Amino acid sequence: MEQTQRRRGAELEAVLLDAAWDELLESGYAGLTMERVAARAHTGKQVLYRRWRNRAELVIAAMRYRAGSIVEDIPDTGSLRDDVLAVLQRMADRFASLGPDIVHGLLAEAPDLDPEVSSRMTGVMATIVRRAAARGEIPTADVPDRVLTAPTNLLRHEMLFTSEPVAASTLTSLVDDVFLPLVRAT
Amino acid sequence: MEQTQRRRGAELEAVLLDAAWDELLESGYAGLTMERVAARAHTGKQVLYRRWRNRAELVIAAMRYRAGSIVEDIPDTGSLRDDVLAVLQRMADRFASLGPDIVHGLLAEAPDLDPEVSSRMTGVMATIVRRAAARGEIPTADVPDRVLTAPTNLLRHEMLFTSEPVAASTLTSLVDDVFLPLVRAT
DNA sequence: TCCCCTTAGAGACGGTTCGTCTCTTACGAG
DNA sequence: CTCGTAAGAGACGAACCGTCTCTAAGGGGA
Repeated sequence: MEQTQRRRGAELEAVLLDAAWDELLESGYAGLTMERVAARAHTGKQVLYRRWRNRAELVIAAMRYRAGSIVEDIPDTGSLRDDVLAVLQRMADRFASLGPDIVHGLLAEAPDLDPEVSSRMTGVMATIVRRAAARGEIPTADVPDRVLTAPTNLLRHEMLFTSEPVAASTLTSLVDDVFLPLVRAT
Repeated sequence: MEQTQRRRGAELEAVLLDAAWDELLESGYAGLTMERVAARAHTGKQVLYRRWRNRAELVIAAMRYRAGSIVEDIPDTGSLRDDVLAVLQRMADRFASLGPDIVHGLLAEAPDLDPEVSSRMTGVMATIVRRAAARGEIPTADVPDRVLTAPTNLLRHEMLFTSEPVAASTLTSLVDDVFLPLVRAT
């Protein structure tokens, strides 16, 4: 019953991040404690603090580790509408698996979470729009950033402020009532 | 130097809420402690807990008390663009005076803050659009809710995710690149 | 092969805050 | 004048943070 092998380096780190992730799912951000993460990983708190300076950093690392490539592959269905819907759906799914508490908590303790997420999102949408323009689906790919990020930002806003999971009709409304009219109006 | 008069009822409550509000401005949400609020109000914690079950409830009460009528009077400048800008400016000002931490913290601990705010915002925007239509500035006031709330929601999103104060160009961009094109496209 | 140095694993510790409880005493209602 | 409600004050236990200390494992270098 003894822990004979002592974990090290990347192997240990993976265990720590897995433990943090599981705690996150089980207790949410507010309920996650360093003590419990350490216990779940069968180690001590110092091992955590040696790697991350505080709870927020640990949680961000865990999310990056597990969430991995949020938007590595950009949808390419051949339809602008379906591409955007796919992006939104992916965001909604990811959020549903985490719960709002995590994002709120992180936002509160980690002020500088945004820039990366935001700019990456802009890139994804820009690519989708560029392809649509190349297909001749829309007249031009020259769309303001504000418009490109509108649907994802609105969805994120919605997810933050409503406790319930996002309805499918919300996604289609974002695309049909907001995004597509805006792109066509350009 | 002695506190000879013992405060009661509404008088005491006002002192408590003022104290909470001051603490909020001084230390932010994360830094606000019940002990300090009580001390600032020259009373004990029990007086707070007798009225509000926890920190979140106290802070919400304090905000309602001080913030009061966020959107009681609806801008009516005679121009749709200026009306919407006025609403956004007002939101930005209010947020600037509070700081992001407060909203983050509240969101994290008080899940059900939204519905009231949201529906009231929709009403304000609907009125503004209705007036614009009556003036003949736009063809119809029949605009989807999703469009009505888009600018305020996008602004709120922006305020939540960026630490810095909102730039004036952000407000005009929201109106000129997003809202007005959407309304005209209807 | 052996030694040494990094660091895993474990837990104590001080500090802070929460929310509860207790106790005395002011003061308004009747 | 009396009596009950609630103010004012602070002790208290529980939880958690982040730091510190200590022992021993085990990989890398000689």
